[in-house]
Amino acid sequence: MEYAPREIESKWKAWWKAQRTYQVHNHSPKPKFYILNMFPYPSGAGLHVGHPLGYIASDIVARYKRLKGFNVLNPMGYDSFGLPAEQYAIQTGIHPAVSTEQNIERYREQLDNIGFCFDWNREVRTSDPAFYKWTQWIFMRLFEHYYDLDADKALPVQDLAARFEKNGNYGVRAVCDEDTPKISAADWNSMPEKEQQLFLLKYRLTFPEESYVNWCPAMGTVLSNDEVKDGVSERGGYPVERKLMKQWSMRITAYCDRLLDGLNEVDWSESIKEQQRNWIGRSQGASVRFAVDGHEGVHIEVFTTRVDTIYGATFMVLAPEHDLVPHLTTPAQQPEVDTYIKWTASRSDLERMSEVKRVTGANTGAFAVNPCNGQKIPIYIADYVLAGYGTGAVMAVPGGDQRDWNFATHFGLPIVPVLDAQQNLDEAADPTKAGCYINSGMINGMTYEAAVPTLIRWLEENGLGKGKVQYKLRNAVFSRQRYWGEPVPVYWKDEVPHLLDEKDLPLVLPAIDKYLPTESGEPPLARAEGWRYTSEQDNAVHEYELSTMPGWAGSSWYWYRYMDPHNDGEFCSADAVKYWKCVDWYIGGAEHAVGHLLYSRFWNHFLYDLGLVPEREFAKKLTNQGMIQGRSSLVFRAKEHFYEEYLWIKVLQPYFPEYGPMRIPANKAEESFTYDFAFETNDLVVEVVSWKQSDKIEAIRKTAEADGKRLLVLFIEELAECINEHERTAAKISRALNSRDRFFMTEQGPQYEQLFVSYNLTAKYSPECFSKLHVDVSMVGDDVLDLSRARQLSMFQNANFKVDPDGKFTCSYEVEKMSKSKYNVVNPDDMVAQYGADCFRMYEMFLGPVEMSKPWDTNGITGVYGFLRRFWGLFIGEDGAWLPTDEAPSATNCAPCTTASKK
RNA sequence: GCCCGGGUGGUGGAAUGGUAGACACGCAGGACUUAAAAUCCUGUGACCGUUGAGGUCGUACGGGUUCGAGUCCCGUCCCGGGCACCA
Repeated sequence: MEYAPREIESKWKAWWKAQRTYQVHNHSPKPKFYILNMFPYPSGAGLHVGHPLGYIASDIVARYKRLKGFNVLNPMGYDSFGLPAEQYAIQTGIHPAVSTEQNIERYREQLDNIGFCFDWNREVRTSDPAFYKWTQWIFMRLFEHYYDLDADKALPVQDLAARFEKNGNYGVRAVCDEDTPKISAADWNSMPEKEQQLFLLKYRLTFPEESYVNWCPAMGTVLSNDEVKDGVSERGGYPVERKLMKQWSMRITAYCDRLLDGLNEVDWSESIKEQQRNWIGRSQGASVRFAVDGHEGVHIEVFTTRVDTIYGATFMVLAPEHDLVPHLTTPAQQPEVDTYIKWTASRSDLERMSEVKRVTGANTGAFAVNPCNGQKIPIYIADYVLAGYGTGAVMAVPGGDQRDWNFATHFGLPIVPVLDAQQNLDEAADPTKAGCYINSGMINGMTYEAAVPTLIRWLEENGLGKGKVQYKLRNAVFSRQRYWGEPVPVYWKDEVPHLLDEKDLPLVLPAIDKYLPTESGEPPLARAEGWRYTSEQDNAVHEYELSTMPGWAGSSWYWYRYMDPHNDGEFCSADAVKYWKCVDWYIGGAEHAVGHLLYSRFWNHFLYDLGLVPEREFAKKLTNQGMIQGRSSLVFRAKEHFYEEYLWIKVLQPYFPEYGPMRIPANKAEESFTYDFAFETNDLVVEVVSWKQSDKIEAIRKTAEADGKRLLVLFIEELAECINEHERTAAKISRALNSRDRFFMTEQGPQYEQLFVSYNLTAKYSPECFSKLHVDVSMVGDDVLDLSRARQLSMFQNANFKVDPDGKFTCSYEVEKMSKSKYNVVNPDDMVAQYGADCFRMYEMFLGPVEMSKPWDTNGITGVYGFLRRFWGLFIGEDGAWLPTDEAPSATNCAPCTTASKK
């Protein structure tokens, strides 16, 4: 009996369903194993063969582990809030929930087709109120907590308030806003209730804050740092500008150290861990206060990672935006400084990035005093110092830092060596830490290891500075001015945010008439009529927060929901989480390296602090599956240049040797040459042009008349039509040569407008003869285009094809991202229909290591299909009988095996 | 510029420091067929040689360690990804 995958697979799928084979229970004597795929955003395009790669890999592991006696959790769900559904809603008016639901159905069908062992009973959707109720619940817990540095964990804000009441914030070591003042108990107790609440916001782990954000006007929303790449939005590539707005923010910076340390206990790829380390950007150094000469009580604070080089600081540089710049600038330098500030303000981020090497700056005329040796050093401003990083000021050590060196060289400032191991300081800075210090006062003769603690101790004792750790990571903006996201469970009363009563969760998205901002620029939720909160606290009606949560909110904790997906009383029961604990093996794309994976770790650490989850790190092992790239097929469309080359190679040279040498344009840009072709021994000139370009035809006709030349106009459309009939074209030229008429042009309108040339024939022509166009790969087999089907497409209407001698039209190919726009998408449904799910899955695994990116090639699947058929044939006879027996192998049927193994 | 990965036939890719190129695609030849498709068999790194012969060279390039290197070390080049006036 032939291998018939469709029958086999439908039989077993029905069996699994009837038997509930893959239903997973939370109570089992077996050891647990939790394998998880990053859940997909259900896009309208459906799945292509690249998407299921990770699912197939994890499905195999899940089945293997199950056979090995584990209770395996292998769930699937949808990250179903997102911008595309909202954009679609703006265009069509269809509620995002409706289109999302449809997309999910499609995804489900496609996933079912592949035969996964997901327990669909545990499916989650982030846009389901029953799910986002708990996203809101976690948000509320974040609001209610602050990060205590002594306990090194999150603690209730209530306790903090109690401490303020007794001692103010003097004894409190907690993560808070930079500008938080020191207050006494008396200060606190004398504050009105509102002031107290506003003060507490400086500590809460999520809080509204007026700050500069990445505002994307085209999308009408703010974006977080990881959603911005090179000054434009990662999705869509729209420009992003800095704008001051009141936004909810997540105090992820409180967890910097723990996020960094946690990386050491997880089995993730080094590159992902490194990316997270870079993103967190911890630098250990010291902050040092420099007095300003002649300004009593004014000092400039700098952060440096090389406090050991402080004696080599020969000048100081402030960011142009630095607060002190107006106060310090001397009258003489005022014009220069003003001009410079004006100039820097006019430059965009992109300009600044592209001109990194240019040294610019201005002297303020003021002097700072080096606290270690009392030396006066000039203060400059320059835009290589970033206002947003550190204190916006640096002590410049040109001997050790290349940017400082460039600046010093440009402005003729002194460069002083501080280590005897530094070399060639007249050519470049030398950042070495080797050798012993020279020119360095109290640390002369010391090594780096000894010098740093010595200096820091001295600075601390004299109140001039202290050891400090600084991070690049900023707090995460948590508000989006969009509709299709979780509403923030907050109402506003007297400009103070308050949490909803827990029993009012979930706060469900209200209906609105249009999915756009209001005329006054408020977020879409402002359109919801009568959407107000009645608080039981004061029996008054209040405005809700109008922004929604970002895409990463729901995905920052969803793996817990799978453990207990139907629980209405908790995000996940203590029992369930005690059993499943955490994800043993997480699989997903490397593009989530710093977004999802960092925010998730942050939330998990927080939930851990609250004792709600048992593990600090939620994913013990992480595998990043590689992309499956598309193999795009490209067809070559002839451009005008092609017809000229064609005419020369195929017609003029072979048919008119007696008229040579003819002139052809060596270079199209050569203005002196007027005509495409001109016969030397005849007054005929030939022009190749599209019949649509009547202006050009008229112009060339006038030129020819003035030159006394006779003109033959060949339409590229007529050449396209008779591209394989060189004689016909030759005859046309012949007639013109032998005639006395002054002007020749075909009267009849052309049938064809385009010519496509088989790839095999393009090598003879120069590359600029063609434009390459993507053609749908489903019409191409073995790089040969199915012409009868292709002619149906609009791109091939009125097109002629120049085919190979054997009548085939070949395409070239390129490996690139699989996407609709490149027409290279391969649908897993088609593969399953033709070869069966087993074959499809096996081929995906056969392509190469899961972590690697590799191109999809449908041709190759036949090899796996053949293997499966032969394998099936070994066990099932033609009549459907089971072939293997328990008999001992005889010599005859053993012989082939022996031969084979000898080979 | 810095930090991670990589570089092996026409292609995807195999090879605990021990016969490089498994397996598959593609290609070539053959069988079956009126023919094609499908299927099956054989061959397939390059070069030289050939009768049923063997040999030389080959894992980006240049060195090194080793009895032995695709694999380990040093340097160079190239490709992919990430970060980037981050003090």
